[in-house]
Amino acid sequence: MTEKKKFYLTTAIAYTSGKPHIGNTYEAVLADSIVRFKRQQGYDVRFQTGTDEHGQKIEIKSKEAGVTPKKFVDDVSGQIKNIWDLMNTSYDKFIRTTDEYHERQVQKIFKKLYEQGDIYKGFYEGMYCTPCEAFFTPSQLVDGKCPDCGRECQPAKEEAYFLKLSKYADKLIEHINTHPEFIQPESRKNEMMNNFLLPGLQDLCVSRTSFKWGIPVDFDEGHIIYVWIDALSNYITGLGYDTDGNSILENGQDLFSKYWPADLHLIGKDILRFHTIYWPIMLMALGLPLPKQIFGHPWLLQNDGKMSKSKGNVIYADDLVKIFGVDAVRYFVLHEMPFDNDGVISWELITERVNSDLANTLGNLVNRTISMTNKYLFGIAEDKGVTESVDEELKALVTAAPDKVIAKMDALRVADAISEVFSIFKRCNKYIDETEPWILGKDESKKDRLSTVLYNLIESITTGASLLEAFMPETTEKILTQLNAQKKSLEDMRTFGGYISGTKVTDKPEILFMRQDVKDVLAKAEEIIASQITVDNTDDTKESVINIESKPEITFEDFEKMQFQVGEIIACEEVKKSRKLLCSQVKIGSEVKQIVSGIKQYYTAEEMVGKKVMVLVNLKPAKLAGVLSEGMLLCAEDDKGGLALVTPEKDMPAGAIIC
RNA sequence: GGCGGGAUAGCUCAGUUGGCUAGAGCACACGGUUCAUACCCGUGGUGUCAAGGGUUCAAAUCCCUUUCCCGCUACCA
Repeated sequence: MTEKKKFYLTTAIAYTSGKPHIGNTYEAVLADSIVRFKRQQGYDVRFQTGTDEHGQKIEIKSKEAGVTPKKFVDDVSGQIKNIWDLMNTSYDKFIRTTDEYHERQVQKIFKKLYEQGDIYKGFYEGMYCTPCEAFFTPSQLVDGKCPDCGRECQPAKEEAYFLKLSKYADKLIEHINTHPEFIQPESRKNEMMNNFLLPGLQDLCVSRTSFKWGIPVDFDEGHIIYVWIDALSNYITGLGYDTDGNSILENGQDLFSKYWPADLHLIGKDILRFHTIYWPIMLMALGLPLPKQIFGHPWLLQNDGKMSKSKGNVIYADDLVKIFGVDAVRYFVLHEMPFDNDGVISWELITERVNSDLANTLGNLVNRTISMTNKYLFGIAEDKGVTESVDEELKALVTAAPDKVIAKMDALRVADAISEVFSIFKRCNKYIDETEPWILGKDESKKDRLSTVLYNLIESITTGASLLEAFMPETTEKILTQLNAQKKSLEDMRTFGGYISGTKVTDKPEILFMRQDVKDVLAKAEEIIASQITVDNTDDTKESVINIESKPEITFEDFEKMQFQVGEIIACEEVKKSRKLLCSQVKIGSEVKQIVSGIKQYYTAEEMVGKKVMVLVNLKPAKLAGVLSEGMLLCAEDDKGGLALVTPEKDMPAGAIIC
């Protein structure tokens, strides 16, 4: 036997800003089902997951909570790990970006890239356009101005480090074109190509000085390594990668040499850009091979709108598990999630699925099979070889199932793979109807036929249960225990008849999945929602403060340069073909200015009219979506991007100075 | 605005390079059955395959136009 083929799979590392909801948990379960299946196929699997723990958001959150950032992430990371464990995810490695070896290695990676010139120290001065949040090389500037908006670029406030994405862009384009399987689903490939790669990559700013909670650049005090450089590196630091070329061994094993490159990075579709552009370029710069495949999976959404804490309708895995059990929750998220469209979850849907598929089709099948075996055969079904033509159809379907499942899993069609497994159970139910064992049981002369029928059923269920292992490992065990059967290898499933003839099944069949009443479930959900809201109200008072990054101090002269006045909106219309813009005619004194603002999502054109607002009047005019804008309406913005116009507290005439 | 994807049964979706009466699951209704968790099996759709036009012996499938949805991206003075 040759050496086992390796399979290295990673999930994205979960951000430790709070408890993960069912949508986040889905990814870990999906990953788990894939690696469990790979193990079944005989691969030497490495499954890594973990938590991403740095960044300004966490610095702020921990401050609000009144604890150190480290204490904060220790708690949340622990919580995430608990949920992953609860869901029975069989990871080999749970990495934390605050792990010492990781931090040290990220510093070394940063330093190596700096020393070889792929990361360079740059300046914002004359090159960084703050409103565009874009960095430009001198050659990209048009008359020294931002090529996008044509305005002056920001003078230098601070130094920063940049990663030369442009240097590797052509190589990456080439790689993507020659490896169609690299980005999955393939539709995502176009988005990356058309939006980023083909227009030309801008170098990426990879350091920050505005906060402290991160990995410091060890050769330049005050600079913190960009969280994505930090986070993405986990895929190699978790294997003991060392820039020196000598991997750090784990139990004497060089995991990095063995497992890298990753076979699959499983991530949410929202972070595809980081994984298909920045990460491959980092690897190229490090001289390492690229991962074989990156799959940006869709999301699990709630059908009554987005999950939000304040609504109290967030669904958490542990709440679902309390009602339905671990395997039912695993089944639901895996089954309900299509390959490239978002899936939907609700208490009603999961109840329906559990009842229909798990309680009825599967649970009842196992139960009725064992009951009949006990009732008619004292628990022992022997293969007496009394076959009929209907048997062939059953056998053909069952023995063909493993290859069908393998094909679906190879294509990452996990939901379809599960359906293939369930086709076995459905066929079994039909087989019972066709063979009518309760009639055979009444006729002593049909006893051998009856025994054969039940043997065929038990054998089929054994195959089905064994195939279910990747998706619902506990259920597999439960079924096999009740049948007193051995788990089958994929190879053994291809031949019918592995169940040892004459084995005695349990005489006390246990219900695998209880049928749930939708009303009961909803009542329980109500309780959970109520408790969430209580918790959140306390959270809300804590979260009613927003901390933002401080800007450098300005002088009174700087302030005096800006002219603010009260303006009255006398007309307003939507800017056609723009998603966010409204165009207002604003009366300021006797003058009327046209001002374009990105507030369409929050105000209709009609309700804008008549409002008195605060206006920055002497801002240099600019064109937005081709429309001239001669000033700026001041708005307050919350942490979710919600906007509110700032208006005078008492009525003031249009044109009144604001000072 | 740019690029891409989608619109198929009440709901969620399949429909391979255009080819036989357009399918599955769920829900619903009826029938059968009783071993079983009121379960299982069977039967039931006149669906303008978004609309209009074109190519073809043949179009849900290819082309054009229109409408509406979604994703990424830009705009947010």
